[in-house]
Amino acid sequence: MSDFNKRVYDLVRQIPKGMVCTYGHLALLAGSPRASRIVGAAMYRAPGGLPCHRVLYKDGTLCCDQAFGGKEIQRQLLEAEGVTFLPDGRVDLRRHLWAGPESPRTNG
DNA sequence: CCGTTGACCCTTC
DNA sequence: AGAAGGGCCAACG
Repeated sequence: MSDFNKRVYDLVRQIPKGMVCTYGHLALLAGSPRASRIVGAAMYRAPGGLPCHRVLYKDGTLCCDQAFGGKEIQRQLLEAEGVTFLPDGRVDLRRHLWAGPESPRTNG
């Protein structure tokens, strides 16, 4: 397990319930804003317990069909957490896009 | 070390 | 609006 991969998992695990994130953003937070693919690969290799279902495309679209056994599955998982979907079948990143760990150093 | 692959993303027609 | 191709970066053999 490489540091980059570890960072990705660590970030995904920090995603609060009811929120979602994108591959590109995770890659950015992990250190490589262009290694979005690496993040995806990491998700595929993600161990059990990792909320990889909270990771989506930049548009908010869900991942391939093979993931989670079907896009419907991932969608249900998100809905179960309180995530809302648009009439286009996309997630409302405007309300659920996780910006990151947000350094709580602002003294409150 | 080199070549191949990939749960991404952007650009082009 | 839909489909096709390339670039980028890291992991694996």
